[in-house]
Amino acid sequence: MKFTMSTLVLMTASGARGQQPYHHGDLRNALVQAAVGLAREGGPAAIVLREVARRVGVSPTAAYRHFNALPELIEAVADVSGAALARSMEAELGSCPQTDDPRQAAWDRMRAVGRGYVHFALAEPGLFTTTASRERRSAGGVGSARGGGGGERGASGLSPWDLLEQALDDMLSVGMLAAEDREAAAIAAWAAVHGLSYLLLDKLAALPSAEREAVIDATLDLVGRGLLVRD
Amino acid sequence: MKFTMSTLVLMTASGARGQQPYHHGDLRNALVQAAVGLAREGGPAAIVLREVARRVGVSPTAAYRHFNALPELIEAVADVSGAALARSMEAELGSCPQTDDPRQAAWDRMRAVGRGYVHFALAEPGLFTTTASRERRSAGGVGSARGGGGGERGASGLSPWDLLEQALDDMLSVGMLAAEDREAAAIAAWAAVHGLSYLLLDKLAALPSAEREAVIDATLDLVGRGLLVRD
DNA sequence: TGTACATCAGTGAACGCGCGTTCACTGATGTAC
DNA sequence: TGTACATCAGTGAACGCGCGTTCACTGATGTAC
Repeated sequence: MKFTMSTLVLMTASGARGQQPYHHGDLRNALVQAAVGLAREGGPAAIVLREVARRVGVSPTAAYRHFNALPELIEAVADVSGAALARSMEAELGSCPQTDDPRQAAWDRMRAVGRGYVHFALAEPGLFTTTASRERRSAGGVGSARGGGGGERGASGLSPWDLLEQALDDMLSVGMLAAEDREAAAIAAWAAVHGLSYLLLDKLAALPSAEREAVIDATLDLVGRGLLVRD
Repeated sequence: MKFTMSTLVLMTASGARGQQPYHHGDLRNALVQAAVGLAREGGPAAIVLREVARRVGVSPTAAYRHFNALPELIEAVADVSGAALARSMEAELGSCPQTDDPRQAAWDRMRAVGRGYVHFALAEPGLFTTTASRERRSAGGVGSARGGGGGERGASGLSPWDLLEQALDDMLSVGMLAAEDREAAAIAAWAAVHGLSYLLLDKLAALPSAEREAVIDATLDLVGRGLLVRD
């Protein structure tokens, strides 16, 4: 848990008496963090308003000062989760091997984006499910859904979907991906990593982690190969 | 709703008085059918024991004669849903164009299996989610999960996963798929169709159905291409 | 610098809900003699 | 063929639960004068 300036001020003011200050100072944030904790443990369905309030040490009613209703809080958690997913993808991109071959680089980055996605799903299944189930709830159409609400951006300012699109654009620009395949490639690639995450989390949950990595690599290979321009 | 012999007998016996017979005659089946109805409307979470009993016109307690608890009923619905998924895949296989070229046939069948999967997800999202979320619940490892519980088999006696495996074996035997890619191919193909279903149901839900078919075809093309042996 | 007062951010009790499950029971069925 | 009786398949009331949300409220804050 992070303390903001105002929280600290309040704590020194009355914390010495061993009491919680009447005004929390950063309650909205604290509620979201607690809700994130619940989501980590059990996915979006585990986000229970009363329990969130309990964890923060505040009455359930207090939450209504900051959110109109529970779905709004869940949405906030989905934003945080989406941002964490983007950061996982960025981290994997950051550890790509250096190379002078632009085609190799594009290929590596495409696979890194996919690995970052799957690794996040495996490391944080609860948050992954929360952000993944987000579009089902929101009313927005294709465009809005693709771009992300705005809260789910990584350090680069890009959403998970944006990062994938960027990787494919790289492949396009070095001539590894045919222009007419560009749109379908995005859908196929996204479907593959999402489905693979699901599979590893559920049907293949028993797989030892070494084998799991092999499966991820093999799948990214096969699917990636399908995207390449035909000779 | 289907009436069994015994139900009919009971109905003629006391139905004339406008009353329900005390013994239902086929309650287990009726409960499952009602639960399937709920699942169609809202996925596995919509299967509510009391509502199921209400729909069948029986006290909630009666269900406990046939199921130990709610999860057992949900499992039965997942079986029915899995079988329906298998039948959707079989239907698509059945409408494959005739051809003398065994390679073309194997290719067509692979795509048919995938189309059957995705079409079922789009036609029956509630049942699809129910069978898809089944492995998350069941304790069984890889093998058991892959093969299916036994209730989720289509007219051919094969489970959805079996049908996919069979299609890949066909490709293998006509030399379109490399032996060393066989295992990864199953995972990649499954991941792709599952992820594509998810995408079309959620993020791309607004897509007009003509475009949707194009997306399905393009994705199956790209992924299928990735499976082919390299020249 | 001090004070009145609007505003903000919390509290605590309560509402109504519907759930899964258990209990002690009763009505219907079928079988042994 | 008739009847006693074990067994099966239901009923109805109740339990305990925890939820999201609303209501009337109070304590703390900051700002105008």
